[in-house]
Formats: sequence, structure tokens, C-alpha cells
Amino acid sequence: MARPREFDVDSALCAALDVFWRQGFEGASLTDLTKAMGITRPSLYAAFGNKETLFRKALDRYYEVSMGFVREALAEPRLRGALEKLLYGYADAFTDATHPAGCLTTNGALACSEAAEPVRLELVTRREADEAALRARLAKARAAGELPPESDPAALAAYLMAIIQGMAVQAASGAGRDALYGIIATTLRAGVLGAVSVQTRIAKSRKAANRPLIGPKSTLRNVVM
Amino acid sequence: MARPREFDVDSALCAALDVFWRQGFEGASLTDLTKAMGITRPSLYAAFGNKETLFRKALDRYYEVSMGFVREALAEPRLRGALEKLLYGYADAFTDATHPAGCLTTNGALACSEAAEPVRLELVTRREADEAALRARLAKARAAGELPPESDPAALAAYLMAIIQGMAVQAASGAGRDALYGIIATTLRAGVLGAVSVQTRIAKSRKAANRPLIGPKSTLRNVVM
DNA sequence: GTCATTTTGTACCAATCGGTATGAAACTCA
DNA sequence: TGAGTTTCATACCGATTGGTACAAAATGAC
Repeated sequence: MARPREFDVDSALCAALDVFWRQGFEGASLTDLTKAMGITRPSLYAAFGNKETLFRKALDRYYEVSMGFVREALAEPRLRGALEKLLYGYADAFTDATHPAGCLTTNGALACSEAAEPVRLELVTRREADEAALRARLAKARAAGELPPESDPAALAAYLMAIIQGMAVQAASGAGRDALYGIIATTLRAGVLGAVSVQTRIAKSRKAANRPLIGPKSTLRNVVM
Repeated sequence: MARPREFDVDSALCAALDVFWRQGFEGASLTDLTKAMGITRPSLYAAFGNKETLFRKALDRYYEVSMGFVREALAEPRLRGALEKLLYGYADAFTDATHPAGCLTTNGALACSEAAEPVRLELVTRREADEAALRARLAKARAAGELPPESDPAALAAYLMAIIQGMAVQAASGAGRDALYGIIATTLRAGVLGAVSVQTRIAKSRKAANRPLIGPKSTLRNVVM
């Protein structure tokens, strides 16, 4: 009943996502966007509203596609597996050769002019939601006895998010996948997961001795936790 | 022999620094800058060259003033003291109420348009230099026996820089000083410094037993390192 | 006071910013 | 073959971008 559009909305959005990812919200001009998307300005505005709504749709797509692993990582039954999948998933996403380096959520608008403030706040909200999801997973792990009762899921989540965001910064600075893997290895060896693995060993010895999961604190655990 | 300038170059640069810190290089317009500095555009160009050279001078000042603690932190004789001063110093700088939140080096230009690419590369270089200095300090600590010989200063430096940059992201997102202190506490309790403190305890017991500093590895250290 | 020198404010530059008006082109339905 | 509807390309909008030309104003040297 009318003239059909000559471009694919999905692939155009995908192209816009990459431009925002590489240049940030303010650094991406409409000329950059339309050129990458292969469409004209009026087509962009008819299909996506304006620059800000286009960014929000690109952000949704980013979470669906590139951050899809997060949900399934957190759904892992054991905490150690969940955190490993989570951290390595982020490292892979931040250094995926088919996309710009780093993280859209940190690249998009860490600091910006007053005009882009709504976008910045949206990204802050997303980061907070990511941290909340991780916090919930850690709380669940503590309830399951995978973390000692005196551990603080909020503090651990903030710590892990800092490492993830730090990896995002380093990836945006040119760090390769190997460098990020090294950071994760250090984290897993000496950090929170040290406690987790110790806890796991304790749980195993408890199981072998047929003792309850929740019991007196181990001196070993006190050292690392 | 000529008309004297009516503004103080230093305080004007200080004002420009805060604008760049809050809005990033691209997000700070000349109108924003001149308004904050209290000078006109020709005065700015006469005194500072152009926008990019102004940013570089502001960046130098940032390192001199707000990052001055880094040098003295790394100069601490013991590694534990050095890293504590370093981490808490960054947390304080990122949440100093007299300046914008976060870190100029990450806020300035993580992702940007092609026009700002030289500035972005300058910031990448600065971050690399910061990491190199930390790496050198860790290598010195390993040579002094404060870290086990099999530890990797490069990996540890990348790990610590990730935490620092992650704190910068969270501060820019509105996290307060307490939140950053919590991240540091988690790092010190479970992370690299766990190894350091264990090592220190081992060294102390060695000293008490009048044994050499470098000896067989402790099983305790194997757990956390 | 006069000159040379530098800073100041104003007013401006071309280029680009995000966003649109307009009319031709392309489609479905009748 | 129209009528109706939507997308397309072009050309444009006012506002803002980084950057300057220019002349008045303010100084020290003579």
C-alpha cells in the first residue's frame, strides 16, 4: 500500500551501533552514522526517531547481542563457573574483532556536554543494573554456602565490576585479548575466586567428613577473605 | 613595555582543567571553556595556542597537582605501604569534592571522533606510562623478596590498573568515596596484597626465627598467589 | 606626549552540528 | 490507469563548532 523501504532496519541499526561503540554518543555525527548505515538523514529520522532514540535502540541491541552471555553466565549453577564465564565473556566481547574495542556502556558517554546528559544517565543506570544482577548472584552463592556468611556481596560485586570496567578501559586503549585474560587469571588466582576455590575445597573436605556445609570458619579462609 | 594581561594564567588553566575533567575533550566547547576561565576567545588563543594544546597543558597540570601522590606512593619503601597509598590516593582524587568526579585520563577521550584521535592517543600513552611505573615498582618489590619469584609484575600491574580504572569509571558514574574504599578493601583483603601481607607475615616469622628472607615457598602463599 | 607592543572586546569566518521541508519516485489497492 | 500512501534524495534550516581579523585600550620606554 506504500513504497517499501530499501534498507534493512536491523543491519542499519547494527551499523549505527558500531559507530556509537567506536566514537561514543557525542563523537558520532549524523554524517558518520548515515554513511555507515548507508541511508539518508530523512530515512534515519523516519525509522529511528532522532539521534538519542537511535542510540537507545543501539544500546538495547548491544545488550541483546554482545552482552547476551551475561544472563547465561550468571545462570551457571556453581559460582566459580558463573564468574569465569562472566569475566571471560566480557574479555571476549571487549576484544571481538568484528566490533570496536571496549564496551559501549563505558565508551558511550563517561564524560560529556550538558546536552548529552540524558544519555550519560542512561548508561549509569545500565551499569548499576549490571552490578545489581551480579550482586544478586553473589548473594545467592552466599546463601548456598559458596561464600562465607560474613562476606559482602555488594562489596564483591563492586570489586568485580571495577575489574570488568577496567578491562573495558584497557581494551579501548588497545589492549588485546591476552592482556585481558591475564587480568582475569590474576583475579581468579588471588582474588575473590581464591576464596571461592578455597571454600570449594573446604566444602569438599566437609563432604568427605560428612559434616554440614555451614560450620566454623576455616583459618585458611580467613587469610584470603 | 606592553599591556599586561588581566587574568591569571594558572587559575585560568585550573578552570579549563575542571571543564575538560567534567565534560571530556570533545564535550567541552570553547564557549564552556572561556566562560569558566573568565576570558575571551582571543585571550585564550594568545595564551594557550588552541583547544588541543590547552587540553595538553591542563593534562600536565592534572598530573602535577591531582596525580602528584602517585610518585610518592611508589616511593614508599615497603610494597604494601606503596600500594595502599596508591589505591587510596586514586580513590581520594577521583572523589575530591573540589574537582569533577572520576579521572581526567579516562573521562577525557575513551571513545571519540576522528578529529580528537590525537588527544585519545595521548591519553592512551599516559595510561601506559602509569602502568609501566607501577610495573617497575612491582618488579623492584619482587627483587626485594616482597613478592614471590614466580609472580608476574606485568600481570599484577595490569590487574591493579584495571581496578584503578574501574574505580574511575564508577566515580564518574556517581559512586562515592566509601564505595571506592570498599573496592580497595576487597582488593587488599583478597587480592595481590593478600599475598603481600602473607609474605610480610612470613618474613616476620622468618626474622623471628632468624632465617633468610628467601627460602622455600610457603603453602599458605600458594593458596593466595 | 609619542611610539612600539601587547591584550582586550567585538564581530566575524567557513564548516559542521542535529534536524526538516519538499517534491519526485515507488509501491498497493481499486 | 489512476488514487492513496510511504520512502527517497536534495537542498535547506537556525544554531553551534573551532578559530581570527581588527581596532580600541593599556602599558613601558623614550
